[in-house]
Amino acid sequence: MLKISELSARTGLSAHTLRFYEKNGLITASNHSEAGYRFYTDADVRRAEFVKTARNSGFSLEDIGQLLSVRVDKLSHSCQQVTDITQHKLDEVNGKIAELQSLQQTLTILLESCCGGPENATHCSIMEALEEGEFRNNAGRETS
Amino acid sequence: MLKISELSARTGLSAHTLRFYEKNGLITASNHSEAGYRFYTDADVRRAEFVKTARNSGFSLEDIGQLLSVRVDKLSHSCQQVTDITQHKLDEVNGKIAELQSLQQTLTILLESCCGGPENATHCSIMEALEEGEFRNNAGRETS
DNA sequence: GTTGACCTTAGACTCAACTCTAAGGTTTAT
DNA sequence: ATAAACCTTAGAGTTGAGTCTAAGGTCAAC
Repeated sequence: MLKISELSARTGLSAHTLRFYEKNGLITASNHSEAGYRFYTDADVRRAEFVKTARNSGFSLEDIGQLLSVRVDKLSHSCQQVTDITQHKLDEVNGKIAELQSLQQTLTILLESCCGGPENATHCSIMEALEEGEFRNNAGRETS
Repeated sequence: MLKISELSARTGLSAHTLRFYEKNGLITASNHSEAGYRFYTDADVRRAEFVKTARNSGFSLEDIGQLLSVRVDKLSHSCQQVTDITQHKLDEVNGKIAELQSLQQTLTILLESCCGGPENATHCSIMEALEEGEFRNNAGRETS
């Protein structure tokens, strides 16, 4: 049975974050002292560690909530449900990477066009390019 | 002289956004009607378009503020100042891409390990991997 | 028997870039 | 002269994932 600060030390999640996760239904303390102190069982610790791993794998707290409901009742959930969540997250990540790569290209082109020297910016080609607005890549903007 | 809705139509930025940008010092209407309606000159329009292009190039509103101060007084600013802003943004983008690629790899490995079928999740290898927590990539978390 | 470290709660604040609302004033077309 | 379409402001709400504060209760050690 661990107190919240001990679980915090074990998981690297702050006590604040642990309470926040509790408020969001992700973790609970199975036991409480008379005064209301949280006491975490081994199972609680494993659940908290699962949450942390999932978070580090890029899942949102909402995703993690779904993964946890699979976790507590594996018999009623299929592998497909799990891969759906994972695939959806991967699609999201791939989309963001594509956006950022387009941005990366834009910025690289801008940087390559400019001397970067100490001369004044009267003829700076980055400024000119932004002034023209011709190379629009619309990165980061939802187009749908 | 354009009214705000007309500038909105020209730039694709909503009137709300244009007012918001004004509040943040990015754009202004050079003229106003007696009743206080904003009227934008050609120079205002060019400035708004500059802002839009910069935003589409991934610059934050704060970055754009800096770019605009170069823009209004190019003689007192150097190309280097402009490339510094741009390089800084590129570094940021590269960092995010690296994070996301690490995430992408994690998710891909997870997906490859699981059958994704209709069988129940009792032996789902994604769930097992999250349970183990061994493959930690800590994507998206500041480590510094 | 008190100091200091810990715990509790509810709720406000942070970041960025909007987005929207309320409540009202103006302009234009009929 | 009145309705529709536009404009104004101040300020609140959104998103996600925390982070922090205030005000107080509890526990262990000395």
